Amino acid sequence: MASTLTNIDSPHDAAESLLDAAEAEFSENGFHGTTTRAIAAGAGVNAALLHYYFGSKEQLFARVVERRAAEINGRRRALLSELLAQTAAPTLEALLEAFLRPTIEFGHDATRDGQRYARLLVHVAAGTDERSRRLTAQNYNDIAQEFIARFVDAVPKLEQKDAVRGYLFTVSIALSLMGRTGRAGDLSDGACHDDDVNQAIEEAKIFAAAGIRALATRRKDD
Amino acid sequence: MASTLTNIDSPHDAAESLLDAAEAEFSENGFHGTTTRAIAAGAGVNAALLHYYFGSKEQLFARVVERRAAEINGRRRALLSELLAQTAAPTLEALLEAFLRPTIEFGHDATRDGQRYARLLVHVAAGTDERSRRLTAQNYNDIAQEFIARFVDAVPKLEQKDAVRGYLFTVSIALSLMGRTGRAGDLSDGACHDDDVNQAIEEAKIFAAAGIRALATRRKDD
DNA sequence: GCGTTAATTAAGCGCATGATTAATTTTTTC
DNA sequence: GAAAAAATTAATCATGCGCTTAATTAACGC
Repeated sequence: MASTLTNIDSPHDAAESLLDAAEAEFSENGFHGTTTRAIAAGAGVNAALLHYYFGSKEQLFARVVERRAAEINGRRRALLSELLAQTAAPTLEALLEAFLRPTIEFGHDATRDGQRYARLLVHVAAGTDERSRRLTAQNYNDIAQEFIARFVDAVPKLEQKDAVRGYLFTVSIALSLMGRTGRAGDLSDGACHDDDVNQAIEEAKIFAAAGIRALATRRKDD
Repeated sequence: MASTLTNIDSPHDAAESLLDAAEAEFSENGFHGTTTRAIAAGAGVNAALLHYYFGSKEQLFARVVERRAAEINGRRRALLSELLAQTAAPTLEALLEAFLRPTIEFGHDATRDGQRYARLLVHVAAGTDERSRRLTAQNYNDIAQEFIARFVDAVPKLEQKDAVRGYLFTVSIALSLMGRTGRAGDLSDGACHDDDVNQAIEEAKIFAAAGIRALATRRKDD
């Protein structure tokens, strides 16, 4: 039985099936809560192939994170390039749009993949353990520096350290939208929810832009 | 079966040692990454006592979270009461102070294992898994509703759903400060760090207050 | 076709896991 | 001070873990 259910047309080989299944499992149960056997079963693949292709559970996890980070950051850079082609001095709102839309939009993707990526990202970006910190730095420090520099250019009186703080706050509110745990609905009897992508992005932009500007204009005499 | 009569007023050394050791282990490695044996070893106690006192690893985890949540939310309510005794209509900044200071301050307190509590809180409050969502709702929904109601009172034109969103964003930026992963220092060559408690609280207040006010005053005709 | 390599498989190794048991020590109670 | 209850112990269970191995099958260059 060469191929059971996987169509031969799509380049969905064992390694990619493992990546997909790993993303699903890791995003639901975290690194330690996920077993290599569950990943292999989810991929419909022999358990030994996981180590054959990726060496270890640890390396597979890193690959899963890298794959999506490259995709998202690529889209961020594309939007940023478009923006800079239009105007040499984009507004803070436009920068936040380019930064936030790829993640939040992808996280709200109707296909189950979006939700999986979103929760995996929350797991890694919010995690305080050594592995999460390492992967976050490796995959997101460059893009962070690019946008932080643009924030400084776009907002008068915004110092570097305030731009860093504002960036980190912005990331954290984006993560809170991407988790989609239903807590907003719980706290508002359904009046506030996370279903509308554009509204979510808009709210994050409004909040983050006002916050960053406030960091720039606060009194500096303390 | 489970210790029905073991009321916790008596100085149960072993039980409390287990709670402390569990907090340390869980905060460092998460639920799945922590072993009951490591907890028992950290507490200097026989491994079977964990199940004797708490029934299961799961219930112990819940107790660890509850213990600190009760402490923090108690301090929040005390500060809120003080505030309301002074003025019937406190400002948003004053409300944010009462809400943020207990957590952020406790998270920065090295002498009381604040770092451990902080990371445990990040783990639970940012987690998207079912256990994290359940514990967050159980331990923080009441305090959330109390402050959300005050936000609505304090900010003109702030609708309930925007207050909920603003509250959740505020929590997320507080969590990003509490994790203390050192990322701020990495991104700024040390210029931006998480060491100064009062500065951290101030930055969170400035950012959150501006963000919430911006949510209230945005055009509602879209 | 053959030889070589890559891909895949079933089986299992060594060990750690959460939890349980039954026996023993300590504490409480009267 | 003995009986009862609570606390603590060592030993162990059944299971699942990440990972490895050795053998088998499929793919490819020539």
